[in-house]
Amino acid sequence: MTLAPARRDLQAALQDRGYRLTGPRKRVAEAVGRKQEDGFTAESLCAEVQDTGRATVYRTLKLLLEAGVVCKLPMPDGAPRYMLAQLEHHHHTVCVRCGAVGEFRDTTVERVVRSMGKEITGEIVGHRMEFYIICTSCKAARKA
Amino acid sequence: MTLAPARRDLQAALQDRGYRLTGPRKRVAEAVGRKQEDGFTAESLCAEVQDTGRATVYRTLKLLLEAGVVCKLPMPDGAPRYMLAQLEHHHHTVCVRCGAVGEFRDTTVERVVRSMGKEITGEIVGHRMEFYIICTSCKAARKA
DNA sequence: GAAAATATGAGACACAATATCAGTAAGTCC
DNA sequence: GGACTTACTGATATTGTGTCTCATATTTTC
Repeated sequence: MTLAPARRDLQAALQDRGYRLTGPRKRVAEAVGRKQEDGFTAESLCAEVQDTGRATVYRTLKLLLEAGVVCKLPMPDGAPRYMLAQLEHHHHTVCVRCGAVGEFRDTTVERVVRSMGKEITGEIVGHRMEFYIICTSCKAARKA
Repeated sequence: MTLAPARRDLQAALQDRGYRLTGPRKRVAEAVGRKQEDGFTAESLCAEVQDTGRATVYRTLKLLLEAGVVCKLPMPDGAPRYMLAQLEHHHHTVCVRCGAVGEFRDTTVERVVRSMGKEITGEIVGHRMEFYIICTSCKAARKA
């Protein structure tokens, strides 16, 4: 629940993969590390990280994505959202109103994946599962 | 396994929702109806449907999407693919190489959804599950 | 500290998709 | 059928996400 580990992990993830830990990359990693709760859009990250070009923000985001420490979620009819990956392998809940993202892990999902493996022709190289929700705060706001 | 029902359903789906069944819409619906096996991109559809503006193709595609007779699949790092919906509620397999799309339905998935409902805070309004695969023909091609 | 490798950023570009809006076609009423 | 209303179309512009280019700057290595 502390902020430090996630931030350190982000920077470590870049170094572990042989990338240089430069000033701009540190700034991007730190900004991402700060987003513990919610998902964020790439553009909002660009706006937040000062003194860093858009291209570099996108490039660094891509590196973090490849390193598996950040996830990208397609939204139904909207801009994709990014979020810090806290669990090794997991799935997401996304609020369709405010974009808040949650993470969950359920062994039942993995069981489905294994059982589907027998039915599906071809080699499974990945899977994704998302729950679209209306979060409790948006639900409360809707009533008012 | 016949083509006719799906085509008729597409046009009926538009009329049932109170939209006019115009020439351009018929052409789009027919082109979509022809894509029984594979998914397709919006742009490929634009190229295929003659004498019809891009905007209209996109608009009609959106109407079909809302009517639930066509599905939109986000691809990992690529243009989203569309496909004819043949099953009431279902999930997809997508070949990450050629983009071929398959449909499957598995009650285990729905069981996961129900069990997750208890753990997730907020109201579940939808969910999606995709398997990314390398289809048998792409796998065969890779060996050569 | 010089050379090589790598990273940066401004801006151009690519692509999917939507918005605008004048013009056109379809349904509706008499 | 003609006038009217509503819905639809399409050329074009615009938005939004993301990538490419390339000259410049920064690191690393020797």
